[in-house]
Amino acid sequence: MTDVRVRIAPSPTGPLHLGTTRTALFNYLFARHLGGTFILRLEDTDQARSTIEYENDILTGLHWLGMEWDEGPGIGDEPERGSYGPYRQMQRLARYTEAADRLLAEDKAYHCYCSPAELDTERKRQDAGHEPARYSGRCAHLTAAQTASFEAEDRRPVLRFRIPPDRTIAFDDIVRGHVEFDTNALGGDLVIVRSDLTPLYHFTVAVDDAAMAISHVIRGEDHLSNTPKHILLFEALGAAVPQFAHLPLILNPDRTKMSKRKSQTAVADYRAQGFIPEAFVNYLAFLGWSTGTEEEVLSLAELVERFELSAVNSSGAVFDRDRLEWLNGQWIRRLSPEDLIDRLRPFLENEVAAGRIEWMPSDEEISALLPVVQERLPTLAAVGEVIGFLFVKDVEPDAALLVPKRWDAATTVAALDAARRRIADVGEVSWEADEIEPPLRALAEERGWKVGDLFMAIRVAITGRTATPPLFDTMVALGYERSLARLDRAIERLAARAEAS
RNA sequence: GCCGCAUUCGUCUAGAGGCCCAGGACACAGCCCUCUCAAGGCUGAGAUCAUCGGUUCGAAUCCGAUAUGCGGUACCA
Repeated sequence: MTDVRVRIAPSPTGPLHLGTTRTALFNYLFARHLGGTFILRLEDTDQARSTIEYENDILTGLHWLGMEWDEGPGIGDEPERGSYGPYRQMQRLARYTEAADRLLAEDKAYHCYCSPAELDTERKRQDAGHEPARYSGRCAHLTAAQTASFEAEDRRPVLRFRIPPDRTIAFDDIVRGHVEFDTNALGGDLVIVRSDLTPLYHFTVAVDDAAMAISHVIRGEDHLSNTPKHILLFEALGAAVPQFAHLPLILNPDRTKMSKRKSQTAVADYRAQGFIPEAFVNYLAFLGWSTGTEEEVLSLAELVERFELSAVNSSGAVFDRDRLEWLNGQWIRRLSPEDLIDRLRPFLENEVAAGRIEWMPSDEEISALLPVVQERLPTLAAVGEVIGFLFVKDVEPDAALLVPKRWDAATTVAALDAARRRIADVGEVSWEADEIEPPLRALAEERGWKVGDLFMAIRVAITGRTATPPLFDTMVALGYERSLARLDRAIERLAARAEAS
C-alpha cells in the first residue's frame, strides 16, 4: 500500500470555520491512526477575499485544538516545512501555468472567448427551456481566423478543460460506497484558468493533490458532485487518482448546511466563550462518527486510537451546542487545579477589563476557590458569574431578593441582625466553614426559622445573588471583615426601606 | 430544471437478517442528595426505524419505487 498522505486545504477567506475544523480533525485522526502524513495547504487563489488575518486565525485555531500537521506553513518557527512545497497556492502559480500549458498543448483544454454576459444569457435560456445548465462548447473548436478575430476585439480568454462526453465516472467512496456520474451531466467544459490567468479551484486542487502525492481526499459532502471533474483532471494530468471519502455536512438547526448566517461558525468565538480544546475536539469527532461503543468522553489521543474512516456516517449532523457545553463541563472537571487556574486567568483578566470585577484575584485566591468552582463551570467564561461577587468592593442586593418568600422585611432584618452577631462571635481566628455553620443552624432552630430561609437571606446579603457556591465556603473566601461589612450594609438598606414603607 | 447524496427518539448516535415491539448520550420531567446553584445518583417521558411494495421462515438492517430534505450545477473555495 502506498504511503498515507492526507491534507486539509482551507481557504483564508474567512475565520476558521467549524466545518473546516471537523474536516481537518477527521483527516488528522485518519493520518495519525495509520501513521500517515497530515498536510496543511493554504488555498489562497481567491485574492479578492483572502487575507493574512484569516490565515493567522486558521493556523492559530488549528494549533489551539492540538491538530499538529507534518507539512505546511506555520510549523514551529519555520515559514513552512515539508518537501512538497510551497504550501501556499499563490506560490505555486508557475506549476498551474505549466500544467495548463500542457493540457492546452495536448488539446485537453482550449481557450474560450465567451464573455460572462454571453454565458449568462445562455444559462438563462437553458433554464427557461428546462434544460440542464451546461456550457455549449461554442469555443471548443475555433478556427485560427475566429481566434484572431476575438483577439482583435481584445477579448481575454479563459482556459476550458474538455469534459469527454458519454462517459461514466465511477469511484468507491470510503464513506458512501459506489458512486457514479455521467459526464454529460457535468455542465460542459470546465473553466480552469480565469481570463486574468489565475487558476480556479477544481484545477489547483487536482494539480496540487497530484503533486503532493495525496493518497486520500477526505472532505465535505459538498464536494461529492465535484469529484468526477477532479477524477477527469487527474487522468488528464497523468496522475494517480486518490481515494475519496466524503464526510457528512454539519447542519444548522433547520438542517441546511451550517452557515454563519444561522449558527456560530467561527472557532475563535467558541474559544472566546470559554470552550476548551479537549471538549471541542471530542464533540466534533462525534459529529458524523462514533466508536460503536458507549464511550463519550475521549481525548484526542484516544480518538486517534479508535478512529475508523469507514465507520463515518453518511447523513448530515445538526450542531448541538447543549451537548458541546455538557462535554465542556466534563472536560473542565477533569482538569488539574494548576491547569484550570492557568486557563481561567485570561477570562478573569477579561472580567476586569470589562469592568465586571474590580480587581484580579491572586492565584492563591483562585486556588482556594477551585474545589467549589470547578464543578460549576459549563465554560471558562462562566467564572465571572460564579465568583465575580468576591472581587468587587460592594454588592448591592436587591431588597426584594433579600427577603425570603416566606418572610417579611421586618423578620429578615431581625434574622440578619441575629445572624450577624453569631457570625461575629465566630471571630477572625476561627474563620472556617465548619465553625460558621453550626451557630447559624442553632440560631435557626432557636427561632423556629427554616434553615434554608435564613441561609438564603444571608447569601443574598453577602453575595447579592440567589445562586452561589456553598455559603460558608463563600464567606471564608470573602473574609471575616468583608462578610460582616456586607451584612451590615444589607441590614441598613433593608431597615431603611422597611421604615420608609 | 438537471445530477448526486441522505432519511432510527427534539438533537448526536448504536444497530451491518433473528440478541431490537430498537440501546446509549444531550436536552426535558420527577425523585434522591442538599443552605441556593451546580455536580452526582435513580426513575420517567420520548422513535408506527420517511412511505409503499418486494426478497426471506424472519428486515431498522437486502432490493425497487415514491416522498421529503440537503448538496452541487460560478471566470467562489
